[in-house]
Amino acid sequence: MTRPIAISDSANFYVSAERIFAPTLRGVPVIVLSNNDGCAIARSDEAKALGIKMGEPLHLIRDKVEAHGIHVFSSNYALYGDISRRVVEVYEDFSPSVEIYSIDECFLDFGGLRDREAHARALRKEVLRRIGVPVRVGIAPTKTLAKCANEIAKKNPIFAGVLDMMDIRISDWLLPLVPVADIWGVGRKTEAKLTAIGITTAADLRDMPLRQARAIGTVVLERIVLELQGEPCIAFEEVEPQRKGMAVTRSAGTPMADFDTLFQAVTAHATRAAEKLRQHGLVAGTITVFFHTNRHRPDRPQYAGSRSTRLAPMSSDTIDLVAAAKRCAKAAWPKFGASSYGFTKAGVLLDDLLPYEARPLTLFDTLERPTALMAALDEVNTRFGKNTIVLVSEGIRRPWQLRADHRSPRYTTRLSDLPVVR
DNA sequence: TCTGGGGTCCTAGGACCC
DNA sequence: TCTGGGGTCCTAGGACCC
Repeated sequence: MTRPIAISDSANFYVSAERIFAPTLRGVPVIVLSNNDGCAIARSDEAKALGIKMGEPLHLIRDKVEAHGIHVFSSNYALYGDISRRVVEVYEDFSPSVEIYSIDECFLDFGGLRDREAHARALRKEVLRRIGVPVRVGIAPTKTLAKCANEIAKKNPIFAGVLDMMDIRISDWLLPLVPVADIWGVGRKTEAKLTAIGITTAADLRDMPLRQARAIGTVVLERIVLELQGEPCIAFEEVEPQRKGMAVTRSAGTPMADFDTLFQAVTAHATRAAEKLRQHGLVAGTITVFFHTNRHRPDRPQYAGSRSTRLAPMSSDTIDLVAAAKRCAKAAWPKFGASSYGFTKAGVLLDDLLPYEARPLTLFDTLERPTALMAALDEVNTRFGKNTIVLVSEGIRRPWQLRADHRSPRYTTRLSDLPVVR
């Protein structure tokens, strides 16, 4: 028999994380906003019941928020990241092999267990007891089927958060009830194509001819069909694969109208990107800078600029990256009429990443800036707080900085954010 | 008028995920 | 007035090579 794979995911993870520190918000509608307080990206069950959609802009649901007293949080990634790490620690007590799939989902090796369902229920109980967030578990011979089981458990309270679909009779019974759009890897476009030829459920898709699946959705869809049949095509990856690229992109709080302001934002993004590289022990070979106007306002003049350049030698040095980013930003800046544009988003992308030790050395390698400088910078900014030391080209006023009017305290990662009890 | 065949590598864009 | 951010994988087509 194929080895059982479980997927455990947290219900409305960001909302659940906020509720750990605000227990009075259990049972009441809560949403968490995207960066810049733009859209609702997590909703409690109560908020979903009020018709708040995933990704809905806050300014379109303001009335609803006020009428129903929906509690609103800005996103607090420092908190969610830390809670996520703690949840994974519990998972590791329940499985010899854990693959972190996203901030709120892990695949677990559930092989060799006498009673998988009891094990999953014990895991749920322990995560709730130690961390305080509810999770759901789906178990199946393949990742795609496990995701299906998880989805079914999510939608049907009768399963009480755990569904084991290792038995083929269970999936034969349940897959006809799963809409094709709910399958992992089937998005809007593929759903439309499948519906057009009468394939509307997971069971229909499972029974589709492989050749036809490939013709409609390339090998990606063909693999999904095989996975639904119980044949594993998507490997369990316990060790994190070497990542290929890295991005830091942000909307601006207020539109950026001149080069200096844009370059301040680009400096901040490149600085953050360099920090992330160093945290991961990587260097980058290519940097791209992009920026564009507000695409939701076609009535206004539109411009999108983007430029890439090689980093030679490959680097994770803030000063190198900012210098290269400046060249890109200048090259991409509009040649005329610049003052008529308001740039609302800018970003820095890094590609061709390699571990620092594996970077190709150049003839002039010994002339490179010593890494001690960046190490000192990181240490100061860790010990005394973000942005204690920045490049001056980042500016002081930061007019591009985004909004976060409803951010909760970083309870688990900032001592100074803890409430003082007298 | 006629003008090979087969391979690799790279990139841009599409689709999808959370 | 106000619409997120950070990833992955796949394919087609062009450039280039012999």
